[in-house]
Amino acid sequence: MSALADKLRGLRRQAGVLPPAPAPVPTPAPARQRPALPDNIAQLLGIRQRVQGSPPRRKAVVDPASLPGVTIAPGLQLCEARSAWPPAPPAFHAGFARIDEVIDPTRLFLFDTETTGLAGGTGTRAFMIGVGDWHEGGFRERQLLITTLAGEAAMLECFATWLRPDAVLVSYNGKSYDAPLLKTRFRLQQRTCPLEGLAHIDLLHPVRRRWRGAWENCRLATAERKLLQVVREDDLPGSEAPAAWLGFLRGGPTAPLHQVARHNSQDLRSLGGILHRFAAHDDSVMAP
DNA sequence: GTTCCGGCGTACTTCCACAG
DNA sequence: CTGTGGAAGTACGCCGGAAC
Repeated sequence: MSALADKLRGLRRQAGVLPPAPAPVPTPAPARQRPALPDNIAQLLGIRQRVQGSPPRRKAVVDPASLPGVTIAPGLQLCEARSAWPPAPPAFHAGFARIDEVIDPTRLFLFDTETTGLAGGTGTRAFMIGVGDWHEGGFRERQLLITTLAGEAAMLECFATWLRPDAVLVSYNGKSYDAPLLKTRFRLQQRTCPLEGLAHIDLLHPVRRRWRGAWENCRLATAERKLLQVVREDDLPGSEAPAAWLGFLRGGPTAPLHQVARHNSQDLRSLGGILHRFAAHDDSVMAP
């Protein structure tokens, strides 16, 4: 037993865990005092703990006017915009997406998320959901951005109210990425996912079927450049979006959030443009 | 009648590309 | 880095026709 105990003590020392008190001395515990964390755990949580002796960290004050959009709930911003481009597609048969149905454009619900990473699973969350549709003669974009972790529930709630029961989802790789991610977030909020059971046009696959081999790859950025002649200027690469938001959460500037919003907005409009090309069935353009 | 072979459809597996 | 859809490849069963 002693050898095992010694080994355990050694392992604890290596891990930096303080040995437990040698004997349970029955001293009256100070009222409601939080137990001290082992050093290594405290280090891991350092981001949330104040360095001893340092002045109390002041809560970062964010000027709401510096954030994108308007505040519609605690920790939740809404940005709305309208544009003439992309034009609304005509009613079209969605055979190109292997959906044997004629789709009325008013049912189309384009969406794209910005997330904290690509790792997937429950650790990744969407901090922005962008939605596009054709409404009252123009292309409408609505973006939900959470500015606190607690804002997520309100964001999902709001997003769910936007979905018509007959909506046809449109995304780029959304069947594999955005939709499962949102489903997980809804599940964690103990809510039924409103995306469940809806038709879904994932444009990645029609694009691949048509231009695989002809283009260097079939990423959205490539598709928008080849098909729509979109050249992004001052665009924040998608891979930098997580850092932009996490940086803001840690008290960083709000400017990168505007860049993320612009990036997401361009994704939505490109999605609309590519969909229009497929829906309009312009063979001269669709040819490789 | 039996065997062999090719064509076809289905089921399954593997691999790749894409999302921030 | 992860999860997913879909393309591509492979295996298998079934069927019909030809050859013996």
